[in-house]
Amino acid sequence: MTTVPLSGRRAQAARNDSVILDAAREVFIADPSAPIAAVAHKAGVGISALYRRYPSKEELLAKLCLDGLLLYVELAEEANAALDAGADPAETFKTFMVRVVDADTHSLTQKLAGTFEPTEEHTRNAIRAGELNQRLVESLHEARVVRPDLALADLGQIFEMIAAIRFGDDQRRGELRRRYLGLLMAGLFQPDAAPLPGPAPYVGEFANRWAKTS
Amino acid sequence: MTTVPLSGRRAQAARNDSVILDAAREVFIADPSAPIAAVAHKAGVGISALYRRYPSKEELLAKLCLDGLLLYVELAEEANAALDAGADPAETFKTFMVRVVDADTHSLTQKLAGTFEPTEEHTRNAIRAGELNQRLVESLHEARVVRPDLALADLGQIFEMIAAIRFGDDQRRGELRRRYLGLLMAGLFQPDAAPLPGPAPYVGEFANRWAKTS
DNA sequence: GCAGAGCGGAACGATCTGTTCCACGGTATA
DNA sequence: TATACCGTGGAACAGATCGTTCCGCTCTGC
Repeated sequence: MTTVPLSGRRAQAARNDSVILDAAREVFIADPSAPIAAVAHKAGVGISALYRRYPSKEELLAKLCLDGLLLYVELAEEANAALDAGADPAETFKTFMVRVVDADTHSLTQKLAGTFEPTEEHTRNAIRAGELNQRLVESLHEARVVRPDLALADLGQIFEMIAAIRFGDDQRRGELRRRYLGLLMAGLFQPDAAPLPGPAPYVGEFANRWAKTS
Repeated sequence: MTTVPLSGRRAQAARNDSVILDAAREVFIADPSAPIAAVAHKAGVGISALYRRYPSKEELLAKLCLDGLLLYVELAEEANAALDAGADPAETFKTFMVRVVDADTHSLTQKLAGTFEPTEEHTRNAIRAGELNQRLVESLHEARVVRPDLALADLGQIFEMIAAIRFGDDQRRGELRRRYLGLLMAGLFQPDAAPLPGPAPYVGEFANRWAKTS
């Protein structure tokens, strides 16, 4: 088996694989209902190059969504592992939140959910993500670093609120998102705060998203 | 001039005026790009009833947006007046924020902006809203009740983040929005907090929205 | 030299949506 | 009572959009 860098047509095809995925991610994060031609244009390829790789738009969306979900699970596992290893809970939590916001995983999961028929792998990883969130929140409560009424499902809602910030270019958006993440965290790190008004979201409310609407 | 309650056809026409506006507001808040037939259906009237009142979809959207803007200006004026009258700054601010969130004015302004050609009245009131926000924020800083780096344009962004919460029915959505408004306010009411990361939004970034995209 | 993988992009058909138009009550007026 | 017409419902139309297919071309690996 040669490790010679693939040349010619093959090489371009291999490169296109990732170029297309990157373009698709970027386009659909900006506008989840964007036409597929926009992805092709962004990637600088023809439409055939897309349909050669994914049998339909739906499958491309499913792939992107799964990628985002897997990334989220990975970050959540890292955070939980750090806590198990005795890391500072507040710092670990902050780092986790910033990473998730920077990776913009929620634009790929929550906002794409409902546009395709979820596979077993989607639901499995969504459940896994929920479990990891649960452990994370429990650890924070045990360490008494966050307000007592922080609930599991608050996490998802917070990420979604931040994902709603959609200004200008990538860099500016990142700056602003960190700013408001900071503001929200300032509200969270108040172990002695009075309870917030209204009940937290239930997990089930979020799960509804995954039902395909069509 | 008789004040007899209009009867028959006239009466229905008068009633339809507000029925249609209410339906339009509800429908377009839920989905700013909803078809006009959805408004007619929600209002329980035919399409003609809409086109008799508004020459085009764009004008209907412009009307709704202006209404939202006027409501916001009214609430902001109330808040400023209360402060001028010596009311407690923190309480006045809280009340103002809750009212704006409950009225959901930002779903009618920010999210509808860009779907129609703004009139002079739109821009005039948008400017007025900015001035009122400015005075409000300045008063809060003078009273030293909020974090020192709270900026004028943070207000709009906060409203938009909250408008991004779009769960279930009206009541549930209201509950959740108040919850996260509470969380954000908990972050805001920290006069001695360290500055948030990243620069605040500039006013100009928001103004871009109003440019019609078509 | 040649078979075919990979590709660009025009073309197609399905769907959606803003707007127009027409026929049909019901109402006010004579 | 007869008549003009306002207000209305909703079918019909024209245009736009978008996912998908398909055809012809290029370049490569043999």
